[in-house]
Amino acid sequence: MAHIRVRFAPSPTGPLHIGGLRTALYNYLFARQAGGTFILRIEDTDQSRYISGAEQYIIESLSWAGIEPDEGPGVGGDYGPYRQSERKNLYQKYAEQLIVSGHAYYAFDTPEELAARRAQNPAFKYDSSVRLQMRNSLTLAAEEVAQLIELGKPYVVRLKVPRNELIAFRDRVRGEVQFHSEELDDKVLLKSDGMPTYHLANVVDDYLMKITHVIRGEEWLPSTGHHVLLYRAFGWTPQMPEFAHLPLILKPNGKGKLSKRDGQKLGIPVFPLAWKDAKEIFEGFREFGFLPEAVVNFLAFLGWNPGTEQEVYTLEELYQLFSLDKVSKGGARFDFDKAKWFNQQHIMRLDGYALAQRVRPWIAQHGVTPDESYLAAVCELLKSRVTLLSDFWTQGAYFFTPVTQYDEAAIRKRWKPERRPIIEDFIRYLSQLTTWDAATIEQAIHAYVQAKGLKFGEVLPFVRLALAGTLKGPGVNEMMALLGKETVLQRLQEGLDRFDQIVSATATS
RNA sequence: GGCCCGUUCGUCUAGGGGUUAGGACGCCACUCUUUCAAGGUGGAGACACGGGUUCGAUUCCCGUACGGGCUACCA
Repeated sequence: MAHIRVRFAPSPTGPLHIGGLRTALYNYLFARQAGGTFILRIEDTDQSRYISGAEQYIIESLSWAGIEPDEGPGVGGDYGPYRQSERKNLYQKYAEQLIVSGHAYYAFDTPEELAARRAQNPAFKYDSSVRLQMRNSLTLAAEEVAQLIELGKPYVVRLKVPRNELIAFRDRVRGEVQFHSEELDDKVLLKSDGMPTYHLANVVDDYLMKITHVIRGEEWLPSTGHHVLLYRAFGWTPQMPEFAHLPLILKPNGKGKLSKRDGQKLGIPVFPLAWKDAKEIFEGFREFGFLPEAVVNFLAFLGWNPGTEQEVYTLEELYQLFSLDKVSKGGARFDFDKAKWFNQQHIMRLDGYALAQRVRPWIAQHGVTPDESYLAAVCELLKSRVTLLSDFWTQGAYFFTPVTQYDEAAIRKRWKPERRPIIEDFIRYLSQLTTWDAATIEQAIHAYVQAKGLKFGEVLPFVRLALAGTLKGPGVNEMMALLGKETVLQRLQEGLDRFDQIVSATATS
């Protein structure tokens, strides 16, 4: 087959959501796997829905996910411009061509007239059965049409859908799909503002940009019949791309496709990056503490899987394995728990230093800038215990600042002021240690506990509580080694006072 | 309403005319660890329904039900 060229063609009407990202991802994986070209094309033909900043958002989101277009706005390429608004007159030319060849016609019906038709018949369709009752170049005399255009009367160009044709095509994920032409309406190709609709622009650009595979969401399946007709009308059937319609990503409850509102309603991210509205901010996966590679992995598996039992993959591994034939047909629900699991898996895959880079901004948010090796060591210690990048701070702040929060319930339950001499003695013992690393500390604690006839449970929980404020966390030895002797002794001493305070506060209240 | 697409554990899915229907998330238990995770082991848990075809259907066909998408001068 010829050189593979695919495109992701979002329209800049708002933030790219996770379903769009997945479509981009599948296109990207498919292109990379085949050594093909991945193109970004901005479909900004509806100026009423245009949102400034959306294009930039899309580009940044793709880039965050590691998806870099080979051609597109800002990147260039031999088939530009890659913004449809900049290709406007091209479409007019092609619409003209269709009129000349009899595959399209001018229509002068006003929006009000059409609305009236729909009011009396909700199922009204502007199609081959009614077009001869409408005001268009099929019913009006040629001179009249010319005059209306001359007078600057608004008009649209509509596709003249043939009667009695079977439109069949092979979809890479669904197999044979067919439509009867009677069921298709005479879609508007060129709007009265001179801009093309999706249908025209899409087909013209895919042809001009030599797109070989159209991989897009299932919501486009119903209009593919029109697209096939367009390729026929232009005489481009031999160049018609292969279609692959992806299953939709559904709301967690399965009722409909995932939408912007679901994020706010359920407290889950539905956008890759944060997006600011006029009135609210939508946090993205990035702001929730997700690694882009985890999001990519999660998304890749929503509607596809390699058929192996391995689930955790990098982007590179994914494109080696990807295959359209393994894309599933049914819609997939968005499962936030699974997303978090992927994130945890990818966090564990990274070593301390790699993690430190990702975690640093999260720590810096709290005004702390630890040095690299220390941060890396903390990350290494914490990485199997966190699921989100934000957890490094929420679960490990005590590595960077004094303990601010003590688990008071645990202290009340376990601490007895009579124990104080034991811990004080232990502090003295520790202060005599001359070597300070995890192994030495472990041995020392062992020896101490044994010598004094104590149980670990009489010492360790209090050490942990004094050092971290919580009973949870990495091994005490590692924690102590990292924190350093001075800090450990100090926190232990302070902890004793805090414990007494907390316990006596309960006693009096 | 019409047209199109779909339907394997709660969720994501593997599989495919004869299987103990496999894995992962989540859940439960045990284990490891004197913490919490991670890890390990085990458990509960699915072929929507009805007809065919067939020696045999979860798998193929047809219906039905249910779900979803589309039905704009939006993409």
